[in-house]
Amino acid sequence: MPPSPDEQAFLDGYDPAFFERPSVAVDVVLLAPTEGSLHTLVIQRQEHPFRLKWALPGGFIRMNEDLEAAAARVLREKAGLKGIFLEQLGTFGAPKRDPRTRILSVAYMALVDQERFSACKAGSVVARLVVPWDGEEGGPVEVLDEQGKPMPLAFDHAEILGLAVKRLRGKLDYTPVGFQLLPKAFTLYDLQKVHETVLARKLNKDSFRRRMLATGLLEPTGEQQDDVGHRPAALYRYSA
Amino acid sequence: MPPSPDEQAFLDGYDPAFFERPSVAVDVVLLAPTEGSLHTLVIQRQEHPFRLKWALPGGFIRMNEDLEAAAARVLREKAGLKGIFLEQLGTFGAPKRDPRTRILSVAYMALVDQERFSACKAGSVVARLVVPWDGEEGGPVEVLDEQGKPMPLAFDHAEILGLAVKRLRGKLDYTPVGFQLLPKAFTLYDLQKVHETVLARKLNKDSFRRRMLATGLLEPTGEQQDDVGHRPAALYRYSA
DNA sequence: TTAATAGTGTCTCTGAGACACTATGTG
DNA sequence: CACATAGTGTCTCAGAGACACTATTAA
Repeated sequence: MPPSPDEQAFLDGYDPAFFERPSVAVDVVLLAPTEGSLHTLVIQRQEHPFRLKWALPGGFIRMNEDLEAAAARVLREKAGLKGIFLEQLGTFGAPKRDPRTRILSVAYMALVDQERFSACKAGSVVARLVVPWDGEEGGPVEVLDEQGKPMPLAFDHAEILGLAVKRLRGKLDYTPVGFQLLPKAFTLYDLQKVHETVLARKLNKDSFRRRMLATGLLEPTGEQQDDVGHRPAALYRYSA
Repeated sequence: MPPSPDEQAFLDGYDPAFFERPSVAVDVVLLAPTEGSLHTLVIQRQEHPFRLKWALPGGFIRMNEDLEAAAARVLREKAGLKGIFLEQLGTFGAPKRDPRTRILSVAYMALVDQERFSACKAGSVVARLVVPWDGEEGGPVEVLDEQGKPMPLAFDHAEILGLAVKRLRGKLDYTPVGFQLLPKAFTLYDLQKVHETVLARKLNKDSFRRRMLATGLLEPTGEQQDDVGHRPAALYRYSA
């Protein structure tokens, strides 16, 4: 059958010179469990638009660079972090999301444990923030500084942050994603605290232990906690 | 604190003329439950690359067009469908996914009931295919024509189709997404058949009924089936 | 010994599967 | 009436919460 005019237009449309093209950036939501709540990194903008507002670390993609590679590069350049778990959240492309020109943003979620997160802020211009959240779904995120004062966000970055927390919560029970928020060796209670931090609610200790051990994803390292002032807990590692 | 060289580069980098830009397209996976399996639409390419291979309906985004609006336009132009449920699946951007030039594809999933799906093929160049799938996760999808012969797909469209089915399965139990695959009024058994089609496995009738009625999302229309040769089932509608 | 948390055994409650039974249409 | 599917009532089983109890370390 001959192609319809619509299809012909599509098939002829491969010459990119015929089309105006948008700019494409990646923005990274780095999440870490700290002091009982999720923290992230944002950068204060020094130029218009959204001057002095806070923005997610991001950057334009390069023409021969994979999207996830661009996110990893941003994380390396802005936070000094390498080898971090990354997952694509989605692409934000409202025509006026950036008032200057059409810029699409492919958003990524990056997960890191508290220790590496704390280390990466040293000598860097990044800021460290609290992301509170109530309810299983929640609305737009509020980002607070160390004094608990709300920090206004640039662009649609509040929406991106909200999506990141929602995605993380949704995957926590059904995938091993929670282990990305812990160091290599951890106790069952460490794991529970991470889950409680992400979900922002207390969990039942007994059934949490049973559920985690039943997954078969935990392997005892044979080691124990040390210097804890009480019975030391067994250490586990995430095994495939 | 003064911006670091990295941050300054980022902040200065907003002039898009400094950057080569990729082309951005949307591709739409239209899914409908038909004859006990999921079906989708693909279009046979008439030009290189991937000449005579099958491709998802797609098209380049326009500069003042929202991403989801572009997906809706593609669905209207290629399948004659309006007002269809759309959800973004993710963005595919491997540098060599299109051998001609850098083209990112923002993939969307579209859900439609069997009746509207069957109606939309008339007078159109689109093809109607079976998408089998075994196992809860599964690998790359195989697409079969009406004779059960595999249809080779262009670009990374097999991967996109796989993601669509996986996403639909994952959301079926936790969101009202299944109702998008049914007409306005349906029986509980219709709903069960849709779930069984999506998941590709049989479900327990009793607990499925209890579970669905317990959600509170079903409202009896007061009507019944007609001319069915047995006790007619009550009709329900999806209520918010 | 005491304090503090780790870890176990067991009861109960809830939701899913299984299955028997009743209800209501067509022919 | 027979037959087919709609829909209900109830038993059982598996997993989560609750809670009591034992274990092991530091001070």
